[in-house]
Amino acid sequence: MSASKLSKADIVTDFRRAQVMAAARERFTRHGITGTTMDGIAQAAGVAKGTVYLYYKSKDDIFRQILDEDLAHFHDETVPPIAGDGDVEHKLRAYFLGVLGFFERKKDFCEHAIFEMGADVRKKAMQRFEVVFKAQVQAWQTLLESAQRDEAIDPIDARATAVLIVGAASGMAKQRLRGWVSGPLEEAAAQAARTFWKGLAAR
Amino acid sequence: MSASKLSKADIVTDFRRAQVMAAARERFTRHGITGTTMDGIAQAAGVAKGTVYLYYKSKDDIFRQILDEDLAHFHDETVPPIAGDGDVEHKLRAYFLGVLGFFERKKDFCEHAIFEMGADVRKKAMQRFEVVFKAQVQAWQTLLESAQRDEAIDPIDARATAVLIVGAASGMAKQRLRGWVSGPLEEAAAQAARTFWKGLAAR
Amino acid sequence: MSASKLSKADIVTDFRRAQVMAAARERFTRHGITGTTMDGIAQAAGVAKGTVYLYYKSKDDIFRQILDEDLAHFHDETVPPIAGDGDVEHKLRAYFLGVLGFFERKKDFCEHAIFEMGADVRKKAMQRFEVVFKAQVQAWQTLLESAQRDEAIDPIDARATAVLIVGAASGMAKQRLRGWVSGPLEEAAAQAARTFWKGLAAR
Amino acid sequence: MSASKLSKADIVTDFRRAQVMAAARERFTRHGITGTTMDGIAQAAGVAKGTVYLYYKSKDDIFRQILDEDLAHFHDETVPPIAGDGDVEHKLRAYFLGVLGFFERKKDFCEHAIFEMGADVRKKAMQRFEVVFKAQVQAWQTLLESAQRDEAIDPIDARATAVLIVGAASGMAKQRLRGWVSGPLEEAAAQAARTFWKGLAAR
DNA sequence: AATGAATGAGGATTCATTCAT
DNA sequence: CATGAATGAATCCTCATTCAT
Repeated sequence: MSASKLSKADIVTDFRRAQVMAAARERFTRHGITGTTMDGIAQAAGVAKGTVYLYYKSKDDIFRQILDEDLAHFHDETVPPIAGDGDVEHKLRAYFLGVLGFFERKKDFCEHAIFEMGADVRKKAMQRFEVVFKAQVQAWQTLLESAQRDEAIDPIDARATAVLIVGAASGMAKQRLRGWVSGPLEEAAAQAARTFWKGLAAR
Repeated sequence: MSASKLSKADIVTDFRRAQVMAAARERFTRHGITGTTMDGIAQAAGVAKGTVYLYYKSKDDIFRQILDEDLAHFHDETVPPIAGDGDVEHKLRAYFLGVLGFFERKKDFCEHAIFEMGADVRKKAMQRFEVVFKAQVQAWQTLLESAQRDEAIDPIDARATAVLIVGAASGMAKQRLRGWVSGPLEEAAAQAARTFWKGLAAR
Repeated sequence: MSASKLSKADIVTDFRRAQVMAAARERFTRHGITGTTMDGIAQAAGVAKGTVYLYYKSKDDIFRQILDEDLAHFHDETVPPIAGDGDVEHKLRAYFLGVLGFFERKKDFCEHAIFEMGADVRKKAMQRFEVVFKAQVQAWQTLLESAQRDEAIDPIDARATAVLIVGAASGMAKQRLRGWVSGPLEEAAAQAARTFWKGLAAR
Repeated sequence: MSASKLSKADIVTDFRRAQVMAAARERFTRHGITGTTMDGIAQAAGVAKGTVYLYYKSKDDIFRQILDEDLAHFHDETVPPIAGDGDVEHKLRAYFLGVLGFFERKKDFCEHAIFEMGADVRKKAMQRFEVVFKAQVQAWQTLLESAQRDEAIDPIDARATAVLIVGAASGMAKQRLRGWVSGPLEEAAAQAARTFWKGLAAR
């Protein structure tokens, strides 16, 4: 009952917020941050300009919230798999799949998200992005060190290799984002995992 | 003679163009595309705003020309080494070094350069970028196919692997660009080359 | 009976009106006319924005009614004493006390009230203010003329002197309003009355 | 010659600044601060909106500069006369004339100037106004104390009387500003001076 | 060629007012 | 009666581009 108390007002509110956010995501995606106007967002959301401000403080606020939401997903889809169970090659594949899949879905938004915006805003956004990337690197480093102790892989610079893996994943994702490369995600991930695994595995 | 006839005027012209371009590059780098104003460029170049328009049609024009110039360098520093002489591991190292080095130098500019700008402008810019990346991919694919024929490397999907290599290079470059990773370029390139080589080489 | 029939509804209505007016007065006082928002008033009154519009037609309407109320008080506290019984010096003191006291109480509100607002609104507001000031001037003029006939004071331009007195009172009030001057009201009033009386009294 | 170096550019600049300031003064006067739009100022000045911003940073900036200019004049026209040569009655007349004359000329602008604007801006503006008023009060206080020592005037509270004089002057000015009172300035000043002088002078 | 004053379209944000519930 | 979500006109300010000197 107390739950239903929220319903009428809050459901509408949640709906509007989502509606505006979706519209904003679409506009940011198509036109970039600077190229997106509040008018455009409002229009895309099918509400008046003022209405957008009922749900978000500013254009930056909208942007930040979209970014936060997406980054949380990005983290959850890419970091846990590294630390989970299974052999390294599997994890490599799962990881590549996670990264490629994420960008595949968020596609163009991230493109702008990551790079556009005033130096100040970007700095903060980048810091949040960095957190996720560093988490990935750290997870790989830990795994690689452990695998070395088990002699599952040859002695290597675990840190540098972790960076290489994470870099490769995001680099591939970018290429796909741009549409420069196509083909099934799974194959790309499997291929990358295979090559890396062979490059790492103890003979 | 007719060449020298141009000199006085043309030398000044070339000088001004370079002067403005350098200033613009610096501003784009520090403030991003949107954040850069024609006033800022003019000021940094030490000329009047109107003067900038004597040499470039518009802000976008400046940007495009900087991009073109840089992309030409990018191509020249990364594609020929792949096709040149030497064994694959050497080429891998040379290639990684080329990519990382390029972004190291152009650093922040590329950051904005590549990603900021209206969808329209970006589309064109991206197409130009794509050309270079595809040239890299193509060069690698050709090399890998040749190496497979020579049985220097295991049978693989040459195309997918080429993409992987190019993606890895640009991914690593991005990480360094962001400052998330540091250390000498040479080591990073060598490490990546080693891992890839081991992942590719015939047993 | 018909009167009591109204009561339930009307008491609530009166209560709401007063509640909103009090809140509005507080906001106008603290933030000025322009700086006061209907949201702010509603919030301060503890009602919804729409409710405010049930009792007042517009922001200006609220303002005008507050002003009217205050001006009525201003009139009642300053004009009757001039015409009442007693000698001129006493009346001077009473008058100064009335003016200073009024502004002391309404303090900041008047500050905005009197001066902020679009030329149109102000014109009307000023006209109402003018009525009170003119009543004060008129009362003084009448008194001074009568006193001259009684030879209680020297021959003077009664009109000009009335203006002088009223001007002095409001000028002093303004200084106190601004906090540029402090000290007990009574002393200030007495001092002013003394000086004026000496300036007027027949030798 | 170095002076003429300024001429072309600087004279135009000065002209524009003055042109814009005059237009702004006119708009502020007629519509109040809030009621004045940059569009309106630009239009009144006969220039484009952007041009206004070439000469003033913001609407507040324009306002502040007008205020500063006027306050400087206000000070210069009212304070020195008090401290100058001559007897007290003459000074009273000169002072009243100065105050009334100033407001007569600046008329409505001051009306808004003094009272409208966000609490924050007003605070600062008021402080500047306060400085002038306090200078006037101080000058009168000094003069009155000196006159008492000379036994030219009866013993009084010099401070309170100074406040009374300054208050009377500004109060009268306000009444005239509002158009509630008319007639020649000189007479009003003379009348006020006479009354005050009689109220102060030693018998 | 060089200048920089002038322009004005464009965009973010605020807030009085309305109206469906 | 009461509500508060929705509206959109209104406003300040920026900056790419033009053009007279």
